[in-house]
Amino acid sequence: MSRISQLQLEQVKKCSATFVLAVNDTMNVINGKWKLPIVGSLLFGKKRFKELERDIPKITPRMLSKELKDLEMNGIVTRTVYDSIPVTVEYELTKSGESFKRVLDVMVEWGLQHRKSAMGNMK
Amino acid sequence: MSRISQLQLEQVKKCSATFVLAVNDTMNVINGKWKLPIVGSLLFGKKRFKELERDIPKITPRMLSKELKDLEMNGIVTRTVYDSIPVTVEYELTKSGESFKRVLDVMVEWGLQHRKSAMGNMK
DNA sequence: TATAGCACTATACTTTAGTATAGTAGTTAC
DNA sequence: GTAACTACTATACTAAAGTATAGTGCTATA
Repeated sequence: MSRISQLQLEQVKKCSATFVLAVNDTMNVINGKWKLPIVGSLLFGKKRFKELERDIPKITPRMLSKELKDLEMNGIVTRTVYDSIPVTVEYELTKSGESFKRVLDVMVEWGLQHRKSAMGNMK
Repeated sequence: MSRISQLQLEQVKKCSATFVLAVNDTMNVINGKWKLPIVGSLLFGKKRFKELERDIPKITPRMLSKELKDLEMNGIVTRTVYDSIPVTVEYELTKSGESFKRVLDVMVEWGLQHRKSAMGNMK
């Protein structure tokens, strides 16, 4: 009936399950309206809360705070509190966070190509 | 005051605006709960509506129909109606849609690496 | 004393996304 | 005639995501 054995099928299943997990992890960095702008801004260097707020138009402090917590939990961003007066807090990408640039790069690349070929199909 | 000229600043802005558009285009393929599963399934070859429904656990026909329309509009998927009896409809990835595999690949790659380094940080 | 800056939090609300359930219109098989 | 298959659509609902607005506790400056 089938060309592949039961064992092979199990292996394929395990493999694709791992892939799904990996893709989901990636999605956690980019889902929602504000995560990509935040990561994008932090790719230019560490920033304070207010700096990010000014960098990202229309974001509310509630959303910024929420998404930063999320990114911190997912190991994308670190939060450092300095006991200066008043306190300053710095947000910085982790190594994983920085390496996300590679993903962004292919997203840009694909997006540009897709735009080009979509234009081609309209003519 | 600043190290770069006004002209240079304008160029940077234009460039980053293009990048934002490109990334947004990419996001349109992957946002929501069901687009990635659909594209993922179609990467294994063209499928009929019911086949996709069976392939993707828990998806409702409403969502499948909606997301397929969305993907069609965005030039990721083509819809072909055959006037057999009863009608059969086939969904297939466009060239752009197929090339999206590259993006998925780096997403998997990054996700796997991120998982590894996150584990490392826990120990 | 008033105003402003920093780094948020709280509450209430609206909007968007997704679900549940049923139904349409055709054909084929029992 | 009734059940099942295909490819959906319609309506009503819930859940999740995001917004608006105000407020906290601190300090520094005018």
